[in-house]
Amino acid sequence: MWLRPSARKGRDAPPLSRDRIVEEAVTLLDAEGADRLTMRRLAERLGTGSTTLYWHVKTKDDVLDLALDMIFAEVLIPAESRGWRADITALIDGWRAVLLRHPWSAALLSRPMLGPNVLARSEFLYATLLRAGAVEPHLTAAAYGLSNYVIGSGLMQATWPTGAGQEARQAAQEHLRAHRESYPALAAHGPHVAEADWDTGFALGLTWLLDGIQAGIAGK
Amino acid sequence: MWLRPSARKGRDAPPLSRDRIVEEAVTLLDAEGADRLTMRRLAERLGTGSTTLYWHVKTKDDVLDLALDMIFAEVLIPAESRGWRADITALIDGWRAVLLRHPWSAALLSRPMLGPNVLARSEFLYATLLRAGAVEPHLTAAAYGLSNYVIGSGLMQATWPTGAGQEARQAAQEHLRAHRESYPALAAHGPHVAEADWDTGFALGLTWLLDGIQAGIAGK
DNA sequence: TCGGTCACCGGATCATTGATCCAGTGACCG
DNA sequence: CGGTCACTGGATCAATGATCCGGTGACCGA
Repeated sequence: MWLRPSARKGRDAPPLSRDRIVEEAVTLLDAEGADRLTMRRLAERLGTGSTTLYWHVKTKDDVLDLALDMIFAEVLIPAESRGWRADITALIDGWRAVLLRHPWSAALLSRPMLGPNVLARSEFLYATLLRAGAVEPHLTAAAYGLSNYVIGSGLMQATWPTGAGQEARQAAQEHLRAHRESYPALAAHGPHVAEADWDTGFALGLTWLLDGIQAGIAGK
Repeated sequence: MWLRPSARKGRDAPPLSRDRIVEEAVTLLDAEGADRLTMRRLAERLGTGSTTLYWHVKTKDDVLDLALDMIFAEVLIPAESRGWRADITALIDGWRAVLLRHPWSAALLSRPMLGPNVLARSEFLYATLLRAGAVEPHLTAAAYGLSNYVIGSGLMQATWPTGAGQEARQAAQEHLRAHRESYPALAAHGPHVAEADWDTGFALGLTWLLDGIQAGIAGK
């Protein structure tokens, strides 16, 4: 009784808020991946009981949605314009970097992304394309093409077991080599060969898309 | 005792095999979505105990991996060539159609796809590009660009609450309209406006990618 | 100063689910 | 005919998302 802790549980825990929960969720996701995130583990890290989290958040999915939106804040929106191609390239590159920095996000991409940060990036994309002179149907096609391309790339690369999943990666290569005669082209030129060139490949594809968009604008 | 069922449980159940399990898993996924798939429910549909499934399959994830690979068998690989652009277009369009026909697949795209059906399609893609004359780094960029583009598109469109999720879709539109002043370009030209033109947009983006690939081949 | 409200917290508990233990069971073989 | 072996499933376990309900203390108006 005399020694009853004056403040909260932890040493200096700031007073638990929705933001703090999401923040901790992101670091937990970064550290251990999507399937290791449970409400109990999250609560423990925050120095509270798992029940308490439900006061600030309705369901676990909410935490995931919020975490997903939070990392999109890291994608910085070009302040001053250097031309639409440069602006869009910067945005898309930043977007991709975030997806790769938080590989768990790939698994969450299948839920509707309507958070403010995501919307702000989409807004910038649309606005830039409009300013560049894009009109329908090229406008929508451009916006979607670019988004889909980044998302697909991020998903693909985050999925592919590089770095961390050494044994899984080994297994995959082994798998391909074992079926070499079934997939000759794949075995000879597949992802495991030119493995480090994700960046080059991504940049090339992006160029193609931008060229197509530019041609569409000019030709209109 | 006298009336002991001669065959198995159900009327005419064929003798439960891994294939039958996966097949039923796909129809269950099609009918109710990814989160309604549990081993118990799956077993019940098959007229067996849930335990039995584990004799044919190691984990639930195996079922998901197998189901994902199974639907890729629906993507038909062009038998005789009509030129590399046409061939690739056919493959990619088929691929996209499958992703949209089985929306649950979007959520599973984040796991490594190494099943035979997936690999066979990748093989065809690489082989076609090689035959068209693509060389590195354009080869990898092309293969990845195309794959990423379909995957992203499928994910995006399957995610976006169309048709089925009426209320969710309404909510999303409402959400955008409510923040109209924050996202002017998005509100004016966003996805909810030109909503039906997924196909056109997809085709346009695909054209851009193919044009870029073609230019890369020619210029080499 | 006092009583009460209310934002916030958490132990106990429930239902669901993936997975395993172990005891069958019957077809087939030598 | 005895035994092996592919196959089945009831009971059970541990983990997890979520809820019930009883605290607790800061603050506020009287």
